[in-house]
Amino acid sequence: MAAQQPKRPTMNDVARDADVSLKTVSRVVNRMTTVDPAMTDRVLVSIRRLGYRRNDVAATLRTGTETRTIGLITADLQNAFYTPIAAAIASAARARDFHLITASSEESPDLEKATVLDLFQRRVSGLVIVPSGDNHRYLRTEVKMGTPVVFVDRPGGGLRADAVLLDNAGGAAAAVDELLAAGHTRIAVLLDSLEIYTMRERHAGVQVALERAGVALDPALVGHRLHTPDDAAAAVATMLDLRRPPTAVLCGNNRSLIGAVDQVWRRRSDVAVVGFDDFETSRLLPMPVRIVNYDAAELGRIAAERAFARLDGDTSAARTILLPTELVSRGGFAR
Amino acid sequence: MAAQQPKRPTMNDVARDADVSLKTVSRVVNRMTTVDPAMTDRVLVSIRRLGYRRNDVAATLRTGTETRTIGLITADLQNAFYTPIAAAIASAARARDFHLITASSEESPDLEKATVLDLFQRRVSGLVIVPSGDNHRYLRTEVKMGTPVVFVDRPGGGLRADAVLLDNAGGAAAAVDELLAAGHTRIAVLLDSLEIYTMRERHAGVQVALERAGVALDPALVGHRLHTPDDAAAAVATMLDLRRPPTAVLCGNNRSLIGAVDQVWRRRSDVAVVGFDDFETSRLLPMPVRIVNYDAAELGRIAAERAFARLDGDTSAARTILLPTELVSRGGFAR
DNA sequence: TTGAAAGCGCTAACAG
DNA sequence: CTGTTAGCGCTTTCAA
Repeated sequence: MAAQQPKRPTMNDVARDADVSLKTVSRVVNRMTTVDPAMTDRVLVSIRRLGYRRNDVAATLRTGTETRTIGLITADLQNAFYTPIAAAIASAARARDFHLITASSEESPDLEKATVLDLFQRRVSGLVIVPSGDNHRYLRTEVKMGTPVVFVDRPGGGLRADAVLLDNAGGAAAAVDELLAAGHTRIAVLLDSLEIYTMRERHAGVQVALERAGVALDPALVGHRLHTPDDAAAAVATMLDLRRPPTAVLCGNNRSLIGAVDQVWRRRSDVAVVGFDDFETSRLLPMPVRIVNYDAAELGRIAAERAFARLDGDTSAARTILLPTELVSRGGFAR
Repeated sequence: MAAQQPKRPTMNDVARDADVSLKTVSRVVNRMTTVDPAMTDRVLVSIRRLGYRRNDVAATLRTGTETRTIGLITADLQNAFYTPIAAAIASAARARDFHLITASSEESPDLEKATVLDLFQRRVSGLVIVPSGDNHRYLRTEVKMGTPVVFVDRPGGGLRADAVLLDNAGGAAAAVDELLAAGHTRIAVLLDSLEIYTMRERHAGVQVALERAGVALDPALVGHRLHTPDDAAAAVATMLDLRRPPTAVLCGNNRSLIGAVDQVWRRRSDVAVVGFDDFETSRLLPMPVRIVNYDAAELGRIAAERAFARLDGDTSAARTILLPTELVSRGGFAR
């Protein structure tokens, strides 16, 4: 039997086999045109025979810079919300012959920092981050070395870097405006933890719209820390049993939307339901709902575009890009 | 102003700054214990002052092997089906201080091959592939060099490599058995293209179960190339209008399930609906359905486990692992 | 315990 | 058009 682990052939092996110099092989491998066709053929034959494949690690080391790799750190790889973002970045990377390394911070600032530093050690060409922490000063050195960093979905802290965010406050305000226009004044709000940036923004948007209309937000109609659909359903149940129940419910994310729809539909209540974050099967919802929608893939696309622009030498001031939201109708499937 | 792109400090820079030898810095960076504490301190101070971070590209080159990177090629990064698989592999990678490069073949064998070769040039330590093509002979050389390849969800072709698959045929047969036991004999089947491995397997499972029971499959009740929910809905509509309509529908994937439920519920028909591939919001389906379910994350977990086992020196024969499926009840939300 | 020298596989610079 | 030499930043001998 042959050796357990046949060594990978190197450029030197090919050169010896084809009886040409190392540099000639390098020229052929890199498709430089200035090589005699006969020699080129000899080299190609040797390459094929030995099963040679260039070692990009060595090439990268010599040329110094580019690993042609973008690192993406999301808060939770499991979460389907990040799928279109990652897909869009991967697609943009492909188009420039880059690859994508994906990692997750699991919402832990410490893990995020460790992962970021690890990716820098691997000399990623650029980094796109859905930040978990709010202190990114530790990135300053790296950014100064010329590696672009782009924040997506949430802003970073203590670092001038591009950020691509959703207009969460604007979307929430628009939803409330629509409810107010339809005559609702008792509007319930279902929120997850206010430590999450998007929740704070959406909450703020609600408050702004209500204040503008001179309508007070009843604290009894605000649910906090609703993490699962069941949490939301329970909160809605309680609210519907109040002496003065809400006539509309605004859901801060799609999990609370599912819980709210469950309760409202079960009771055949005519409470209006508005939610954030559309999902693939929202058409299956049994009752009509309005959803604050946006183009998640666009978040990734623009983040990648920013990263590549920086790689291409754009040294303009860091900018924050706010993506618009729009109210759409979903559900009513069971009617 | 300073230079545009401050050069990254190297180990040599640190050595000079701390007035020690290169090797001493290397020892400190790699946490070798055999270094004088005083020197260690001097080195650490210099490292911090210069903002030094080891270049893993160079380290990898010298040690020859391991980039501590797993490549994952799926058929379609957009598809939520692959999200739990990717997350599970990323998680397993993390646990061993590996990273994950994700790429998509977009169901194109050519793109798959190009991507695979590219990843090998980058010297990934292992590769997990959801294959699009059926000829993976081109991988033989690489596998011989010791880079493990694991197929997931679909088998590869022409290459002895580990594969982690679902028991598609068994799941389909179990679903049909249940319908037969409930007295159904006119069972419709909704399929996407039979070029897709999972469709062929599921189709075969249906045939086996029906033959076993001596029940004929009416060609009029088999829908092919149903790609979208609307395709499936249209096919179901046609079948329900037949002189002898089906009493049950078996859906080959979740898109056809959605289309079938749409039609059946809309008509308030009492046709039984069974589907493949559970999804997050299946609890919202207005009518009760049975779904052939499985643990998608487990696919990724086992694939990663196989890859790492091979990296750890497991040279046993390639094996194909079949993951079980189970019938679960979903929906009925609107009742 | 520390250091000098060699070299991983490749590309850049410069001759021939 | 082709080859020689040097060296990317690190780890690995092997001496001191």
